[in-house]
Amino acid sequence: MRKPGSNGAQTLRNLRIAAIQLLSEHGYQAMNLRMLAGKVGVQAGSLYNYIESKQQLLFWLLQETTQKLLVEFDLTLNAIDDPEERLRQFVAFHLRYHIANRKQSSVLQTEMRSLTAKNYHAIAKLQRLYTDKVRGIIEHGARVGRFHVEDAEIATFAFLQMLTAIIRWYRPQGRLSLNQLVEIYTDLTFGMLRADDGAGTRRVALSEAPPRRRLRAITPAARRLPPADSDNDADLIAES
Amino acid sequence: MRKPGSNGAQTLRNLRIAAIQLLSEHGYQAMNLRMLAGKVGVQAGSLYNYIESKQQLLFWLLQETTQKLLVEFDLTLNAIDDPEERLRQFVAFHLRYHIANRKQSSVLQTEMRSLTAKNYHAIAKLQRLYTDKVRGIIEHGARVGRFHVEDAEIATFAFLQMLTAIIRWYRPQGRLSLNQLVEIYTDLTFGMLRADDGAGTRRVALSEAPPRRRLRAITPAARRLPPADSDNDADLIAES
Amino acid sequence: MRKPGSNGAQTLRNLRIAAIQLLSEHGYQAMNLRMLAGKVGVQAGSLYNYIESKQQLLFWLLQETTQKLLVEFDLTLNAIDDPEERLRQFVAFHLRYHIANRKQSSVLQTEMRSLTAKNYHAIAKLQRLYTDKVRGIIEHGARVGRFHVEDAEIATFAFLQMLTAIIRWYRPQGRLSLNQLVEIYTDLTFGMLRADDGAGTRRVALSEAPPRRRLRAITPAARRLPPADSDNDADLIAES
Amino acid sequence: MRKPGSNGAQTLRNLRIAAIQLLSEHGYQAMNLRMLAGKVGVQAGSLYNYIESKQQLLFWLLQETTQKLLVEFDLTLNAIDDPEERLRQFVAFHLRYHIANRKQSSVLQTEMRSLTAKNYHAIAKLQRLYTDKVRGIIEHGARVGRFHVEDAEIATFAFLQMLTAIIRWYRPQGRLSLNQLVEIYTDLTFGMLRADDGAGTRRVALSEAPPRRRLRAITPAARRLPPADSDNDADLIAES
DNA sequence: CATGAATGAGTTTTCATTCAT
DNA sequence: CATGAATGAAAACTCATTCAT
Repeated sequence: MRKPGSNGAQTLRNLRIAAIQLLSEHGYQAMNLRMLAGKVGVQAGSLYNYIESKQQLLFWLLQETTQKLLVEFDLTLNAIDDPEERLRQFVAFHLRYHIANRKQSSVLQTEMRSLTAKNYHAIAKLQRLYTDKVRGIIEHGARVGRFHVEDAEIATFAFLQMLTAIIRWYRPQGRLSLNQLVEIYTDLTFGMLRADDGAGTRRVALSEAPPRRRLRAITPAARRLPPADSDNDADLIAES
Repeated sequence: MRKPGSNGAQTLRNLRIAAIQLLSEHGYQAMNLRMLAGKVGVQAGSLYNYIESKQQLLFWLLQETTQKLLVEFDLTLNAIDDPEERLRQFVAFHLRYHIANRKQSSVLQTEMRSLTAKNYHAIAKLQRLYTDKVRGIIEHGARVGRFHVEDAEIATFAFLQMLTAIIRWYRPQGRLSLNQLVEIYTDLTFGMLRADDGAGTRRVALSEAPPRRRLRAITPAARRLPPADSDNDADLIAES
Repeated sequence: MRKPGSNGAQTLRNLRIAAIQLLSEHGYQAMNLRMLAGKVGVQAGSLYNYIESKQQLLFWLLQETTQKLLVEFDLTLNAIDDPEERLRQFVAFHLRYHIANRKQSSVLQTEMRSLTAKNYHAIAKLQRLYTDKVRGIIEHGARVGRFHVEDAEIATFAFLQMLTAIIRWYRPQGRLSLNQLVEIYTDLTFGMLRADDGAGTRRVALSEAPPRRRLRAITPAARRLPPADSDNDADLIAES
Repeated sequence: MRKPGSNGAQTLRNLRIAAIQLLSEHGYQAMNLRMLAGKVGVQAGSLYNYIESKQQLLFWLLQETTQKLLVEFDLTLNAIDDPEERLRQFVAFHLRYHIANRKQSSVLQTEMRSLTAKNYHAIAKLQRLYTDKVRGIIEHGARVGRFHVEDAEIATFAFLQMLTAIIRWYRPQGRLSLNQLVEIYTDLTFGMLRADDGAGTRRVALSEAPPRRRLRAITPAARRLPPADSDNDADLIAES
């Protein structure tokens, strides 16, 4: 039976949004298709007009999320050469992207374990591409003497995990604006990688209070980010 | 009927070890009690001689894990006053503890979402105690001018998440020794918090290659840690 | 919306052919209407322009198949009076018909169980007509002393089931031609019914090797059969 | 929960009997596990204490049935050398076995199509062994000049299918006793294979009414058959 | 204590069928 | 006529939990 006003494309969009919402909230195993169907506004069986299986739904979402991240990275950073500037822009990009797509990113972090082996490896491979790009930033800066790390690979892991963990606690309505957050993390990561933060020579002696650098104005990268994505997200399910 | 040689206390220990192993490998939802029973060497029904429910088992394990972490923190750090030394010892402690108790820590990080609301809040409250202790280290250092952070709360989150994420990738058999790992992370975090790392004044001018500090010898904290805990862990199930 | 070039009558023919194909391959329960629709080249919902229900489709096909068999029997055998000749022609007819309509016959044999009780009885009644005709051949031959069986009814069952089972193994591309097959079965059934096979007195003493009868030339019945029916059958679905 | 008086071994037996009953009546696809569970007297989920899956249940039953048939064949026929006697005993054995195990045999004939490819081939291989034994009987008799067939392979198929089809219509409560049935089929098959039926020279001239042979007394093979198997079978489910 | 047999509610998935467009 | 979106009932199977033995 066709419900009056039903529309496949819209239902598919609603399905995607509802799935991300539920996966981020409950996890793959705890989300059942009845919940999902309820949120989408159809019967559970109707979901199979759009997905092949629950597993394939998860795979699809994770793949899409990872691919989009890769594309956005390139759009944002490919044109920048200067190591510090690349680092600065990357920190801003990564934070803003993850906050704008908080639920998707959260699902990506926590639900990979629920993929079948084959699907897992496919996503892991995509994610490696991203990690490699980030390591490239750090290694390049280290090679030309602008960052100073003992082990670039480990620094990459530590750095990336620190940034990505942002979605565990940051809430846009909290006391910190997104710009402030970016500034603080830029400071932390520049220190971590012993990078010049653009405020010139710093801390002649550690025993005296160092002049805190002036925080730079909001980065241009911020403006290039696409509009906050579809997952932060009350009432996103369209009426049909 | 009772199996000859069965022993309640030993079975309980085996149950705990097997549960942590399975929870870290599969997650709460994907672990079923038949798997657990199989690993323990009893029938599923017999587990109920030791636990009230699957949920209560998870709660018990997470509570125990968190409490032990708190106790170890105090044993390791209460006697130290100097801010840099407290930071240094904390980094070493936290890394070593999480690596030694990798599976337990992993369960703690990933399975809290499977707790009922009431249980969740109980564990979250315990975890807050730990975070507060760590924030105390950073705030104290900042207050007395030894660390320089823009926002101590955020620095605490970033710092702690970076350290804790270690269990996502570090493997003791890998190319890095635990001591090396601790040194690298000490360097990263001291930079992040603009702390003196004990190598004197650093980087007078960022344009010249900075003298990398000499890595300090293995910290005493390492020796105080209890023997590697029960979760990394072949053949841990005792015969009964 | 109507596909250009679509044609109800042709679609109905395609539907019938596809249904027989799928029913013979998978059985009624395992064939689903999406498979059928796919083979016909329409959406599942469109099938309901041609059928009332899946059950009624099965009934329709079985009824048609049985009725056609009855008609062909009459066309082939009504004009023949001599008992041996009737038997001979019947064997040829039944084998050729079942081989030419292998899939339909197979569906008839195996899918009656999937009919509702009412539909089942309707088909069974038709089939009884056929069995009665065959029993007529045997009983008549026995009455006039040309066949010798202990129990005509049982002989009919045994005889008919033996012939019908041909579709379980005979493949036209195999080592036996259809003519050879008919000859062999004629021999077997004539022996079974102790009928004279047209080679005169046979086997005076069983201890000597009997002169095998000369196989008769291809029977006229073969030529009267309609062209091989629609079910053995690649590319039968017409373009529309 | 354990129901008072429940007993695994008895439940397994009941399950087997109920499954054969339902499979023969409805077929694999149309039998659902609720029906089966209902007949066994447990909840559907409880069946999985005894089976791995519905498919594996079918496989198990078919395998068991085929193996038992092979064993009984050997027990009944291995000691007999004379071709006519082997044939006679085989006819009696095959009919009696199939009637005694009517439902099992029926399931074997009709439900092989519901096996997965792998399972199908395993059973088909076992069944080939049986067919080969039967062909051996016919080929041997033909080689030594006691049977006269044009093509032993085809004769085997026709012969075996005719006998096996008995379960489609014979009912022990009907007008024919089992002994009578065996006699009739012995006569039919001896004729079919042009075998001496033990009544000496037969039918000197086909034009005169042949002296019908005297039916032999019930064969000893009948007595060797195990007691009628568990499938013909009202009220076979034991109370527990 | 431990087993093994069972429950019963839940899960994903399938599918004939309907009907607005 | 045909499509595509949906229903809703049923299927196989899972699993935490219970309890007589």
